[in-house]
Amino acid sequence: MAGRRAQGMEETREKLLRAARQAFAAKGYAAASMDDLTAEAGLTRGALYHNFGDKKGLLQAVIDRIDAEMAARLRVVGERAETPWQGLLDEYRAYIEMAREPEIQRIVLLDGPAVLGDPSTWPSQNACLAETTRRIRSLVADGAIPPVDPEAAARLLAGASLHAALWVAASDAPETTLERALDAFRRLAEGLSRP
Amino acid sequence: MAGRRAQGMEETREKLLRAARQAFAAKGYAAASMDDLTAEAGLTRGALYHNFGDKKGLLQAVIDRIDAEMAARLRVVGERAETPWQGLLDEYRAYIEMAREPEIQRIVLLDGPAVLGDPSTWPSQNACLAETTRRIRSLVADGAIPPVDPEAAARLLAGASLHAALWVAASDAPETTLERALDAFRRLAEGLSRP
DNA sequence: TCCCTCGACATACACATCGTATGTGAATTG
DNA sequence: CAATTCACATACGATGTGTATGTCGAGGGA
Repeated sequence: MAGRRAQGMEETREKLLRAARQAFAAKGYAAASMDDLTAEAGLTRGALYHNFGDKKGLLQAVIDRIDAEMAARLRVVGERAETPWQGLLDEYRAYIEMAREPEIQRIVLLDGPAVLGDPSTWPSQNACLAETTRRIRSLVADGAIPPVDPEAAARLLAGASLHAALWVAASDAPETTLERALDAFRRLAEGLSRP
Repeated sequence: MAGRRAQGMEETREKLLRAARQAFAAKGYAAASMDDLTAEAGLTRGALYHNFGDKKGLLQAVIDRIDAEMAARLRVVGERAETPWQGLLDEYRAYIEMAREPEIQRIVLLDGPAVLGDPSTWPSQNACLAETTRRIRSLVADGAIPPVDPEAAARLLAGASLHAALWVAASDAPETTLERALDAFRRLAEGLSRP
């Protein structure tokens, strides 16, 4: 009742995911050919359609993977901070810096929403967003900041971070621009910590 | 030295822009066929490639048009307010509400960045963003709010608004969600008005 | 007036790509 | 040991983009 090999299947999925991730990042979703990326993985489109359904399914799988990785990185950053509030700020700084990575920016932030629709409707439910929402909720619960809708705040801050990252990435002087963005971001975030 | 008719050219462009706008909004950029939308306008792809170069050029033209309309609407809203600060808040509220319109959301906010790259690199230079940047700059100049980098602030708030709009649009209870988003947005914006 | 060029648009073609339908060989099961 | 099933490959049809070429009407010079 099993296929050619027991662990071969998982390995095939991995190879396809790796190839797709690289192709999508390098050329963008639309310009990435499924023939090319499967060949790169030493397979054909047959394996791809069998494992992921269609091109959108593959993109979804790639995004789920990246999103999980991002959430894990954020969690580490947040827990390393001295205070919960500083943890939140650190997380967003990390988010902005991560969003500058071409792979994340191109696949998750640009092509993802265009192809799959708004992230809030994704099955992965944006692990990354869930992480920051959780953190804001606990800040409110601890009385560290005045009451605020955690999900709403997390979404808006995510949007601000994302745009900041795109701006920084497209800038001529990324370092300077990053500082400008982070300063402005702190100002906005402080709106949450005040009554 | 002119073509078939003197004003025919401009009219052709208009017809194509209208058809493209509708097709892009209804089906999304990728799924919109140039054969179909030109036929809808009573023309062929020949006219399209002659006037706009390629499919991306057409999208750019459509976005420029919509962006200009949005900026004009924002300006009206901002000028109607009692105080400059309230004008800014009103502008963003209007922005969030506009971004719920499927035409704007699909074309400008989702497909635009994916196809043309980050908006800050667009030739239209985002008239809409320029408008809010200008307004923040004048608030700072008047001493109404503490010094802040106007462009950075405008970009972050635009990102927050945009995400808020996507969230609201994808929500089951848009009215409720809109209020949650606007509340959170006010909290963030107030970060700018405090030292 | 006549002809020639030029520009706006239409038509025809070459090429790429996606999704599906079908084929194949190995491994499991009874 | 035969039959089934699963993982993947191959073959095919449909669609869509971009380009190369054709056409027709409108001025400008002789």
